[in-house]
Amino acid sequence: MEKHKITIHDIARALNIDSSTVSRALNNSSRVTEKTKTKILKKAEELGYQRNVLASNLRKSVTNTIGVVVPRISRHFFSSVIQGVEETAYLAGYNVLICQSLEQLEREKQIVDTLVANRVDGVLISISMETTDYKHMQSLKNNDIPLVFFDRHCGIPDTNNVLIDDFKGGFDATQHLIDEGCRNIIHFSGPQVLEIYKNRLKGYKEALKMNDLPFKAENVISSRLMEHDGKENAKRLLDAGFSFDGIFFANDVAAIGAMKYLTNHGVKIPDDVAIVGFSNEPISRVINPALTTIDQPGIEMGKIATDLLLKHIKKQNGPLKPQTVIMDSNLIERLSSKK
Amino acid sequence: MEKHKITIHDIARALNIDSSTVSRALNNSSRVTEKTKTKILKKAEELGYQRNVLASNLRKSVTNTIGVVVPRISRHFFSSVIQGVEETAYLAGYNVLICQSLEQLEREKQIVDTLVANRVDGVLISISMETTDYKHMQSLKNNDIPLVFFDRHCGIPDTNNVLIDDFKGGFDATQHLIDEGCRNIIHFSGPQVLEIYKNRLKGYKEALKMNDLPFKAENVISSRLMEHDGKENAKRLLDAGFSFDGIFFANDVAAIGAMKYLTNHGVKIPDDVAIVGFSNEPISRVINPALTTIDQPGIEMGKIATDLLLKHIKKQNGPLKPQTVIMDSNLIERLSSKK
DNA sequence: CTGTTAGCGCGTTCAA
DNA sequence: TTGAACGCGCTAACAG
Repeated sequence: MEKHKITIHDIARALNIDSSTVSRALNNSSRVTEKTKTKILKKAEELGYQRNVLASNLRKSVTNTIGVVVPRISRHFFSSVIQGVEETAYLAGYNVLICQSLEQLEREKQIVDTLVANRVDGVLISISMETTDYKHMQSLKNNDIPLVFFDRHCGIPDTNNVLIDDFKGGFDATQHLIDEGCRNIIHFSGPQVLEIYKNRLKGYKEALKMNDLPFKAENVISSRLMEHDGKENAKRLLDAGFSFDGIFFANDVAAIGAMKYLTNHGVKIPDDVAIVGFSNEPISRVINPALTTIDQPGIEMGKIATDLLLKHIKKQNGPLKPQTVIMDSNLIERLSSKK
Repeated sequence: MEKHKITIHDIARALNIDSSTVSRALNNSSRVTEKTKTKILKKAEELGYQRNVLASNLRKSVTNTIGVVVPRISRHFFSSVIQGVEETAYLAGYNVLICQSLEQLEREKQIVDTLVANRVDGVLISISMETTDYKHMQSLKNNDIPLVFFDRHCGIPDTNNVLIDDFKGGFDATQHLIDEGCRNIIHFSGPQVLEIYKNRLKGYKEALKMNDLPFKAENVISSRLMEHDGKENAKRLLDAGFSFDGIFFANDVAAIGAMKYLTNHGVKIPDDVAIVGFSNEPISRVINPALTTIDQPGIEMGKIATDLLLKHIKKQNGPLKPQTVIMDSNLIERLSSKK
């Protein structure tokens, strides 16, 4: 077997030409005869040549790789986004480096360092819930590596963002419950350090206000996105004795945790309680087929974010201005439980 | 701001020494004075030096990166494995390149090519369900890149594998149902091209045989791991009019798809039907808190597979012999539904 | 212990 | 259109 790796020099020698011509041919340069080009390609094929990407990258100082940082790949929403990222990146000839911060700032910092060290051409990130300052992003800017936030952003101006209209989602969800006749709605929220949960809560409040319903602080339960929290939240529901008539889940994890706890304890939420949830876990409908969901279009978001990032990477006409894309969420009714 | 990237030469020049000494110091070589070492490190810090990993990799022809290929990262089992892989790799100073084949052979081939081109130091793979020949793995061997199969293997000798004892799992699951009094057990299986599903089925058959129960071909329903299949399977269940008294799910997707279909149609599986399933989706317990599961230790498998791979990468004492590790699965009873 | 030299494999100047 | 030469940044060999 071949022990020696075939280089452009090997194929140049075999053809009595210079390696630079080979290089040009392999890069499909217009400055080489069609005839010699085919000759070279044939020889390359014959010798089983494979370009050394490392050397090529070093020379060009470009890696054709983008990094994507998510809190956890096991969250259905994030793996949907990754799906979209990969599709778009693949079509543009880019590799994707997937990293998970596990919601830890320390890991996020280290990941960013690694990405910079590995000279990725751009970064997509959905920040961890511990992330409140953005010093570690600075090294990206210092190295001219474009950055796009998606879903979870940082609320800082002059950044690239692809977001869902969380305020509208929260508003729609709440309005939907009110339309179904609910007057006392529990809201399972997420960590308030994240903009998205703040905005969903704002939407919830606004809808109440618009309908002249009172806002009660005790009706808002925040979780840290752990199933364990769902458990505690479920206990609070039980303690409250189901005095409410509607639930608005701002995230899947809490919803699942809570529902699992209830199921495991043989408790069933009364049929006249309407539920709506932000959810990308298709499975949540198994829990309750009547559940109305606010669908977050993960795959599409991944595509849009990648498109935006690639535009910044290529920046054909000089540097691009930072840009924020706000996507709509979709309220999807399954089987209406009331009405 | 710094436009010019700081190299070891810059810091060498600033200190009136040679760049090779700087290189040694930065690699913590023992062949450099502690004094100059600290001097160099201080200067490096001061100038904001960052090693160019690309150049280093090219020179050493090593990337400190391992590739892991899974069918889909959104499957809970696989993201658990990745979790374990990352933990172990991280401790050993390796990066992890995550790739998903989406169950397509074509994509798997292309991924392997990319990994080879990017000179990863080793590869972990769980093959797609379309994968029946292994020619595309040859380029890994040609390039001396160690390969470890996990979970889904190819049944070829002289390969590295980390597997679950699927036969035992299938046997245990079936025996458990029989112990609960079942006499007519439906088995939701997976694609028979995959060894793991063949073996789970074998375990099922063996348990029936050991208990003098007849094996009926029509009781085995194979899926292609799509939720859509679950739907059809559920229809078959309905058509069968629940003449069975036990179900053994060989995979989560089919189970969830089937249950979702039933839930959406308001059908509830009778309480006297016992269910056991291979499952890492903790959520499947929401469906039925009484569900007994065969837990596949994903995180641990990721760790073990990575350890094995790293051993092959380092091969301190000459090349290692191929090795197969078989892990035990655990039958976990929740709330027993019968008895 | 440190400096000198020589590449890793490729792509891009210059000339010709 | 092609060839010669150089350098991307780093590390390994050999001297001293």
